[in-house]
Amino acid sequence: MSADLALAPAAALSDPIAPSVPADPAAPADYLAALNPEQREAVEHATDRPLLIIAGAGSGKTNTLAHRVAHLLLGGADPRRILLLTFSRRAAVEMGRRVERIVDQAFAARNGTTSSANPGRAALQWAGTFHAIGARLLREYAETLGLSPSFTISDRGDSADLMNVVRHDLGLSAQNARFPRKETCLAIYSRVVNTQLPLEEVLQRQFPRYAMWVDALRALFAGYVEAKQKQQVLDYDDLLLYWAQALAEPALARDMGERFDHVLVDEYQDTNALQAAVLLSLKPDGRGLTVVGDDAQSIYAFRGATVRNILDFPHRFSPPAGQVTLSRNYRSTQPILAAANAVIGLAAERFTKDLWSDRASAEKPGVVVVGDETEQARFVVERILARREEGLALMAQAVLFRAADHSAQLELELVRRNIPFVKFGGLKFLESTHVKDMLAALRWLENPRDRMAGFRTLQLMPGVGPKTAARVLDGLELASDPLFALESFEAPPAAAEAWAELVALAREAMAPAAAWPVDFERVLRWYEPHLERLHDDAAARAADLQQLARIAATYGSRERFLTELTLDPPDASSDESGVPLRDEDYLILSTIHSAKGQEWKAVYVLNAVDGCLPSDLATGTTEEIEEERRLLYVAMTRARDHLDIVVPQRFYVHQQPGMGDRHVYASRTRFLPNRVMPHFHSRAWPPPPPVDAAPQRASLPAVDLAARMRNMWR
DNA sequence: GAGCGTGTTCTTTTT
DNA sequence: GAACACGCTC
Repeated sequence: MSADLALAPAAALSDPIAPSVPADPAAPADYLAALNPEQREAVEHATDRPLLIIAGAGSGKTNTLAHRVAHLLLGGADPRRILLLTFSRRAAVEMGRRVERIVDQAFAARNGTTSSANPGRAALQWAGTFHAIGARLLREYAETLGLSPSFTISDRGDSADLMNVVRHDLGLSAQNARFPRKETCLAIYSRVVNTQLPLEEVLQRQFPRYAMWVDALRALFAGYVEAKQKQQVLDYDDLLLYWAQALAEPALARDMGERFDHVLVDEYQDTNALQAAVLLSLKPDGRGLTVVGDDAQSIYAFRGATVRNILDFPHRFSPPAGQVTLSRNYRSTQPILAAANAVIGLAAERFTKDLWSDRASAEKPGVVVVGDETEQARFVVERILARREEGLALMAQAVLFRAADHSAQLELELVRRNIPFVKFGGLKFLESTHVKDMLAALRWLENPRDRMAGFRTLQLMPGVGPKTAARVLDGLELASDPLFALESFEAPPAAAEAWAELVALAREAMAPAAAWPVDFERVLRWYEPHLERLHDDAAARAADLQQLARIAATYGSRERFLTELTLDPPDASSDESGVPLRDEDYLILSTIHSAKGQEWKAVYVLNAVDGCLPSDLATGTTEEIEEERRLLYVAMTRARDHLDIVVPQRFYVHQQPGMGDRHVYASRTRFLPNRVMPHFHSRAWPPPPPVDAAPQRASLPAVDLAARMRNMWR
């Protein structure tokens, strides 16, 4: 559940091309000796021209990028003037760590010592996701941009709630035809912003069902934008949108661009139009710009990402960007790679060439047909345990699936057998009611204009519903002193006691001198009675909040805590089995999306059937289907030594009484047609029972039971 | 106006 | 199985 836990699997694996400490201190470039020629070319490529690195799965991409950064630093570049944009915070941390290690080792080798002569010199100041860097720059430039420096960032849930309020205000809920729900409204809005396409086009292509609502949606989005501005709240998309818009101003673009000598972007295939615009405004001529990616692993089109960014990159500049392709795979065995190449080879469109590996193995990846999801769970667990017997720790194995709930059966089986696991993807810790309540209270105290935060917090009190909460917030908006307005509001009788406590809390926590994380404890003390009153399982929820308190204590201030938590929520879901201790061995369950960039010795892919992969919900357009194909490819290329793809034949239909056995038959995913099957070892599990020894039975006397039954009644 | 019970619709992946 | 609208009672 904690952020550092998330690093464990990647860090636990050995790095196949980790640089060795050079023996000869006279050779300054020896830290590059462990790289292959292509990697070395990518690292040493001139910085006065933009560079595109096409890096296949497992080709040492992270290592190459880290070496390029280290190479720049060792050449005298200023670490404060390097901007490193990654897909996730986890990747940024990992990259920073590797860069430091390479630089330290190179220095140690130069000085002929084994210890680092250069502590902290390589620490990158600007490494993070587009969203996090955007938030930081926007806060820094807030005054110039007409923003409040104390703006809060609303996560998806809060943004959807705000969308809902506007929707009600505009009377869009009471319609005879179905209006999209709040999450869908937000999804449509987000897509328009991130793809920079007209609303009509987005509706037609992605949400044809709601195409009739163009005008209403346009009005809704206008209202949503206004509401956010009034409350000094930015959503995820705003972090990119405001950043891009600020950069559209030439003077600002120059100012921000000049702060960085080098800009490097990881996972470029999963960036969207807005992110490309940001990049090109920062570095219009491409000097000092490096992007890395693999079009075969593009799996975030649903979020507005476009493969065009990476494909069009070279010709956005003149002369065009340099290009280096890494096609040697250091991760998987040859048979796994051959199978993965065969799967992606069927893609309608493809730009990178096949990967190759010299890791020979006699073991083909498996396609295992099982009866149903229960059998799938049993098969996977038995296989995992067998491999652990062979010496493969649980941590070196992972189970991957398309959608978070595909692992439900498996989780039951794991709990039953007492096998510890951590799940990535799906419902998050932060999405539970009680955690959201706490965060809303904290956000409201940080930014009293954050209406959604106030709306939620106020309604925690007995006798306060939407109407009362709205009246309070209206009063607060007009008041010059929010604290006084809160104090003088005539609370409903049922809320009298709670009200006094809220005022006391606000008085302490809104004071500028409020200390962190004392603040957190204070808010928690206020919230706990409400928690008890509102939930039957208050004890379990209180334990979660203690966990949140521990996370809070690791941040320097309330603002940092709230910002970073929204931008980088803990990866693992909270689940009843509890998070294993860090030194304990545990299994990884993960959505394929969350498995990006990681690797394990053994990988199991669940539900490789049409309807799950590709998902039923993603078979509308060819592009969507192609993205599902790449998902399977990404899942397969996570495996180093062992890969099992499981195909359950039967799926029980939900919504049937008791132990009903209504089910549907599924067929093997269309991405594994017969022509790729020679790359797999195909089998059924459990193995069919041996044919019974019939002859023995044949020697027994025949008995006509049916005749006896009939005779009973004669 | 708060709070609860009921019927209907949609159900993915995430910074 | 959850979100949502709506209708009912205190």
